[in-house]
Amino acid sequence: MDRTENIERIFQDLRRVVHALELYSKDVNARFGLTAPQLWALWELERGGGMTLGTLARALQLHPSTVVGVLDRLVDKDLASREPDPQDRRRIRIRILPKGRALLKRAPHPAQGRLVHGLQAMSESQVTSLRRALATLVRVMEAEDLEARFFFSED
Amino acid sequence: MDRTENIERIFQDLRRVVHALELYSKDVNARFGLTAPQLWALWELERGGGMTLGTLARALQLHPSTVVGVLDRLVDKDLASREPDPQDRRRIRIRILPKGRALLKRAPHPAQGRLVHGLQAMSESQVTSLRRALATLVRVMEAEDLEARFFFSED
DNA sequence: TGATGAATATTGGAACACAAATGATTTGAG
DNA sequence: CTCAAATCATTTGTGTTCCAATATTCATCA
Repeated sequence: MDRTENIERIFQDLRRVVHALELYSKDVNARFGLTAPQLWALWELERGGGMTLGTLARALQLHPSTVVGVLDRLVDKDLASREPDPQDRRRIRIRILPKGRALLKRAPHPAQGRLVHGLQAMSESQVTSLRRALATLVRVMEAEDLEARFFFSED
Repeated sequence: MDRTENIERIFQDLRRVVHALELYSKDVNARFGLTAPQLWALWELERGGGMTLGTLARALQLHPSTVVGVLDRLVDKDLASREPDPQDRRRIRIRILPKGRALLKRAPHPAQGRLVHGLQAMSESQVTSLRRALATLVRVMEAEDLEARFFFSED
């Protein structure tokens, strides 16, 4: 198999992994009434204690405006709360509520599920080589992203 | 590094790869006026000749209802056309238009771009091991997906 | 002090993605 | 041949994601 073909398949497979993750999110939603991003946000809230929207967004690696919507839905379901921060009134204090904590106990580990099962079915050395290869890939892709942003800002 | 940590990092890295692909889609959009899914669809239309919406959806591995919107935008831009199929009037015939063909010549290879550059910066053996690991992962995840669907349909 | 600038959350707009329901058409079984 | 079932594209509704623009609040420094 030549290099081009390798790349072609990797691309297809990445797409399928993403696709499987999305389908998993739908399954979770059907069983627990909240999607994978919502579940993940809840999990970060449990881990991180009281957070602001900004810190939550950074923890999730999402744009703040995205997290607003996710949080809206968590609050609607009484799984989390939004309170004004008395110290800094630009901020809000986000907290997980008892109902959210209870849900976390019976829900799968956030956003993993099927992926974790997939990885667990692989040999230790395969998992390690996947991790190494992905890490390299991410490093190069993110470096390119910086270059691109620099390039465009120079217009 | 233990297994759990490996899995955790793989998950994070996959997320970052997906994120980089999304940002890449925005870049493409800024430069060529169409997003990565649109570009990819156009590329499939060039490859596949006259297609129906269903075959295009299968080629893109997307839900038909998703492709309706993507195609709408391509037609709006005069890059593709929608015609009724005289043989089977349930179907439509989708074709790439000259303007779409011209755009494909100067646009990057669909949906790849940054990912391809990333992979090209890696050694041959790393690319191969990544491909193998991803293929295994996909196989297991999609097998689980089938099981889940079976499980839910048995309710 | 008082104005300017930075930080924070939010809104609005566009695109993508799915499932479920709909309407039109074709196919197939009796 | 006829009517029920399957197929095909689409619409509707929900959710995720980004960016750009906005309002509010805080911090800095002249």
